[in-house]
Amino acid sequence: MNTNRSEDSPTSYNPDAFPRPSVTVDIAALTPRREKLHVLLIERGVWPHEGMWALPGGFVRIEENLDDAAHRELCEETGILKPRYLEQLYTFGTVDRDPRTRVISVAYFALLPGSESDLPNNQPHAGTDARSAQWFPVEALPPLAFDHGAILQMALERLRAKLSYTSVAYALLNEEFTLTELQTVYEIILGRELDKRNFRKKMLSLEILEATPRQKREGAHRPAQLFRFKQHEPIFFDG
Amino acid sequence: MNTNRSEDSPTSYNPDAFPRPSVTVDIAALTPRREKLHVLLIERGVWPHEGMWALPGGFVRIEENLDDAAHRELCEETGILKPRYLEQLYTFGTVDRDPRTRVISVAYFALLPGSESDLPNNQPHAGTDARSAQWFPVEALPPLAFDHGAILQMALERLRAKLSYTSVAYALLNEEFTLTELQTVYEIILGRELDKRNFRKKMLSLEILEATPRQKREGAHRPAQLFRFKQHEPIFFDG
DNA sequence: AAAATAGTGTCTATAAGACATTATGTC
DNA sequence: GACATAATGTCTTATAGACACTATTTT
Repeated sequence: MNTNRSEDSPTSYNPDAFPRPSVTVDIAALTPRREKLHVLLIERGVWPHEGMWALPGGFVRIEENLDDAAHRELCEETGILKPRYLEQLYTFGTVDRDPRTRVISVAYFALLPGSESDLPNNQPHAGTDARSAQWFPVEALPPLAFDHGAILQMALERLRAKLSYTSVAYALLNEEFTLTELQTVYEIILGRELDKRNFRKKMLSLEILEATPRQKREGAHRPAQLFRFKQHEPIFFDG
Repeated sequence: MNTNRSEDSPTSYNPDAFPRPSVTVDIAALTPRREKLHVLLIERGVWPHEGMWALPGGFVRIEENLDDAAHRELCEETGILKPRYLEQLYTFGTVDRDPRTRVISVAYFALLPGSESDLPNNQPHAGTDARSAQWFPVEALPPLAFDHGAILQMALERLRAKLSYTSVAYALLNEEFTLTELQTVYEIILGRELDKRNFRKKMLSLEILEATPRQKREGAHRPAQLFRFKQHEPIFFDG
């Protein structure tokens, strides 16, 4: 049946038959802060686009899974140890997207609660491309290096979409939160106001939340019941 | 401000500082044939997994965009000149997914009308990894090479999801079709029967179809009105 | 006229959206 | 008691789903 002598033998495969592109990961880390959605950018310290702002990212190591590379680069360049949520977004591979060489970038988006979004330190590890790291509101961005504007755009669309049919919102809040805080997260990301009664009715009917015995008391007014998500993975609504 | 001598100079970037992975594209081409959803597989003619069935695919060339590579590999290995729809799915990059070397695969899914799914010839180009190509019903698959089972699984989920909130179905039908044909496509992919009156009511209310002046007459019964999609890109419903 | 598929409407149940008042805490 | 936010329900409208008969063509 097989006439090919190479069956089960690696000898016929030459890994250098094709010149190889470089592969990077880039991460759009998003968080709600002060009533606005923010994205984490690094200031590039090296050519190309030195001095411009860019998404954190870098080369995938030869024996490193893609998700691991995304975690590592995010940590090295921004000090974020572990985002609450990380999902692969899309792979950007236009031939001329990087002046250095052919670079294919596997883009990710990461989510963090606003309360955890203070950068552990603003001193990226030596040896990375980053000079510093900083949160920017997504409506007031500096010009971005490479095609990072397009990557960020796609991350925002994906987040907005997923918010409406999954429970990813858990990754943008503390473990325990009030329904008002939850609503505010939705409003920040969807960019519009929501009706309080309808929002609560809907959220509670999904049965993804559970009330805790605790309350949040703050200011001269009635305290609010604290809730938590039953699960810390995104649940898909409906179908 | 800049202490780095490399500003605006490519000299400091060494493209060989990191060993590079290989990058491939793999394509899950799907079509409805004889009341079942089928996927196009190739029989591998070379190590590794020689003799096993796999998704068509291959190495991305160093000066080739990812989408172009997907089109090219699909054509070389299966003779399909142009799928009606092609979308990037996900990038699979587990370290050990290919025994040859580190291979990162950018997976795509492609859609074709059943009527265009006869393979132009079953003789893949020389120099590809394919010995032959063949359609398989997705419920009766042979064991698949590499992680292609997982890729196909994701393609099926994506197609099912997109069918319900976009008009991608256009890519699975001829230019002109009857509402019964449209319904059958939905039934094949969703894997369940749909109510005829509700289906037609819903489809017509979306205003993505237009009636043609033509009818399809076939067999001893009333002829059916032919319709077409107003646009040949997927329209998103609602939102 | 028999056979075969095309084409059509109503009623019910559920979900979404608009909308205002009372409750409970702090100071 | 003044203030500030929490908490709650009804009515209306739109959408989804169950369900059966008539229309038109060929042979």
